[in-house]
Amino acid sequence: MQQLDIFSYLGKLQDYYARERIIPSTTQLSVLWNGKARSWTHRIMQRLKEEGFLENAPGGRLRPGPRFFERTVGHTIRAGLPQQASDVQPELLRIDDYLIENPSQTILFPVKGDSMVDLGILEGDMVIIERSHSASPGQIVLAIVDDEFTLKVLSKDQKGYYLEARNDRRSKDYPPIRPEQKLEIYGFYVGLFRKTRIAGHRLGSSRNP
Amino acid sequence: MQQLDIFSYLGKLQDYYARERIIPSTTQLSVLWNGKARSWTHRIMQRLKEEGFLENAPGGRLRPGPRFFERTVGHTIRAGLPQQASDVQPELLRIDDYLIENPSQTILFPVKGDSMVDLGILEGDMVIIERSHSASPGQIVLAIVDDEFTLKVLSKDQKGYYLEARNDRRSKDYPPIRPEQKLEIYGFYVGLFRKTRIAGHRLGSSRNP
DNA sequence: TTGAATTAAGAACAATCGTTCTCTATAATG
DNA sequence: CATTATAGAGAACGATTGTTCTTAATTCAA
Repeated sequence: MQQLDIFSYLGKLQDYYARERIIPSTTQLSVLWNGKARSWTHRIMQRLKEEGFLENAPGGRLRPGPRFFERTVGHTIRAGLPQQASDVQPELLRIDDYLIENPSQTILFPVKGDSMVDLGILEGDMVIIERSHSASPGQIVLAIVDDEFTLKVLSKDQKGYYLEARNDRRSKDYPPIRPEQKLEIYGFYVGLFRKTRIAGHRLGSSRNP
Repeated sequence: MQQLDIFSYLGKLQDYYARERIIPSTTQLSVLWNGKARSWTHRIMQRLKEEGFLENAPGGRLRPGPRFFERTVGHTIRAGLPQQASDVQPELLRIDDYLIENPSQTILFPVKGDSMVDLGILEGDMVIIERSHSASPGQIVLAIVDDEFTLKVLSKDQKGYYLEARNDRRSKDYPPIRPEQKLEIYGFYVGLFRKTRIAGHRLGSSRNP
């Protein structure tokens, strides 16, 4: 009942995309697919679209669809695998894409101190902050207190807004911060990333072009 | 000496790309840039290309260049004011390049469970694993135990290698794991990232046209 | 005030785009 | 055998593309 072997075409397209990071036009795809006619190429792309490997992008062009990054299950993976290697391939999916939704409003901040360890935010982590002058209680915000940026949970009670740390073991060291006048919010927390490298990795003269 | 404020244009383009995952045509960009003429749009794109924010893709089209994904890093302490101070050049960072050094050997794994909370590794985080069949004591490794992947600290004593959890409060729930035969290591931990978005973002039936 | 950059607008070009239509081979099926 | 999908070729359409050229408004310093 298999009507058209889409996958042999798909494979080449995926390879091309991994190289060029762009979905080619029908004309280019025709060449890539061993010189098939443009109309035939178009029909196959249509099929790939129906199957969810491609999807429409603005301007009548196509972009990778939800299934485009699916992993071909098979080699290397053991039977009874728990959750297969997260079918996210770092080569194809950018972590950046995943984490950042509004690039122009996003800034990274290195974390200092341990006031938020209970939320898994450690010193040295990079937190991703989206600029905003307001936030709602419960959100983690980057606020400006005494000319310093500080990452805290925004809270509110009958006396107004205040900032809370999240470190049970040293709660006395981090009392709630109540603004003298008004609370200056710089942005809100949307995520973080952390790098834990063994020192000495890639030593020597790294004079790469 | 600043000849053209490229960055106000770049910001909108970056936001567009984050949404649509495609670099628009000059015509569409003209609209995005508040209806500028196509020729002017073209000239700005040329500038962005010269600066490394865009680069040529096959078919006369453009794709993001190396600098397209640079993110500004803020400073924990604000001397005067944060960024923008034309003189001071903001520090820039590409998240993917920062986190991943060997793309072909790198795999992402979603974290399950809370056995490593003391190291700030929470359920739902994505850990970055570099493939390797060996590791040294003290390293965090992704090991295969009972046909399941598990993230633990690799330790060693006179009786040999074993795996340790890092969760003080529930240490009795996570006793050290000693392999019956030999310890199968899948790779070692080099970092993680975490996304904390407000629910409701792009959820539900994604029946877009 | 003059003059040059800067920031556009507008027209025009060939090339390419996506798309559709009609027409063949080839292969399998009954 | 005849039939019916499959796999493709080829031409043709108008729309959009990237690109270049010329001209005009604005800004800003000398």
